[in-house]
Amino acid sequence: MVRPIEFEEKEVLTSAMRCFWKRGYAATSMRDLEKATGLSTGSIYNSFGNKDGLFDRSLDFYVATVIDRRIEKFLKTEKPREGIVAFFADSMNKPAWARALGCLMVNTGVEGDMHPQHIQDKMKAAQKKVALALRAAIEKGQETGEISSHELPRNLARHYGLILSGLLVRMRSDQTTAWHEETLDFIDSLMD
Amino acid sequence: MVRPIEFEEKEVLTSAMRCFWKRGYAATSMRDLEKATGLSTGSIYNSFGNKDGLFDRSLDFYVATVIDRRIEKFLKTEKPREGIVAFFADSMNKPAWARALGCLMVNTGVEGDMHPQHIQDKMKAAQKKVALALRAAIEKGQETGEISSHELPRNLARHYGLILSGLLVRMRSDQTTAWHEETLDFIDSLMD
DNA sequence: TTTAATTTAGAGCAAGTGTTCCAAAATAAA
DNA sequence: TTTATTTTGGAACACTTGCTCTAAATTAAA
Repeated sequence: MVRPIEFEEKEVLTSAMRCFWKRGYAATSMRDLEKATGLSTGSIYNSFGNKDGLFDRSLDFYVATVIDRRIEKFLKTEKPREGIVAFFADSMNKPAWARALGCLMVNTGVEGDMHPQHIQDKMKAAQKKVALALRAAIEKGQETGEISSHELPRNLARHYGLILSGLLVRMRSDQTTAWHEETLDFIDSLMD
Repeated sequence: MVRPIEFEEKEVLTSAMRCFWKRGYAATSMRDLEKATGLSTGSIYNSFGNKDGLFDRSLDFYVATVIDRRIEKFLKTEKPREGIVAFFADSMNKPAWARALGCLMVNTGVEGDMHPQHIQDKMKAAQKKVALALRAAIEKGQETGEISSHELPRNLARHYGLILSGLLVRMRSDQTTAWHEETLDFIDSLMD
């Protein structure tokens, strides 16, 4: 009864997400997004409302495909301590172009109060999700004794969250990798 | 023999710096800068060349008035360990509006490869300056025994740099302060 | 007072911004 | 085949962007 949508939503969101991820929200224009996704102005506004709407959907897509996947893979294993180190290693062990992207949520947070409340809420939710996953892994590791118990899981998770933010920010502007290994050792040592 | 410049350069740079600091480079327009500094288009272009030139000078001004001052005050004392903790505390212990600014150099780094090489070099130089000052303080503290010697100063300084970046990024989007004290304890504990 | 040198204010420009609008195209039901 | 409904492509819009240009203003030397 109607003309069907011609594009694959996942592909479009992947392209749009990469745009925002690389250049930031403010520096990404609708023309950039049209070129990257292959959609015309009309299609974008018809399907996503406006630039903000597409950004919003891109953030959701990022959480689902990058953050959730990483949590699932590394923080829900039977060996929490190794998992936590692997979780960090996975964020670093990438080709240079991917490292230079950093983290879309962190990058967006640094863009400041330019974003509407619902976007800021989304960033906090993602941050909390990571912190809770780290905390759960730490609790599990403390129960089995893999992880020392002289720090409260809540606090250690917070420290890890801080280090993770620092790490992702550094990788965005520092393309050297010499410090990666020592940093992973440091991360591991916090569980002694 | 000529008409003299009417504005106070320090005041202009202070206003411009605050603009870039708050909104980021991409989201700050020449109109914003004119309003904030009180200068007209002509004066800005006559004295600073263009938007990039004013940004460049604002970064220098930031390093001189914020970073250098903090290094001088907290990392060159007779008590390095207390100094290091106070160095971090000083970054956090501010009114909410000031915390929400984060760090101009870190914020700029997160804006990505949009900036020309000489700006990126400037950011790396500032980062290195902080790392070296931290390292010198750690070396001094290890000599007197205030700071444990089981980490190389070079490495511990790097970890602190990472934590500092994470801290400044978090403060930009997280206005809560409940975690500040625990974080300072954590920072102190790394010197045990 | 005239002259030379420089700064200032702001009008204006070409290009880029997010968005709207609409005719053409595509489909399934009638 | 016709009709109803939606998507698509892209022209066009009002506004903003970084920047240029010029005339007026301001100074000190001649």
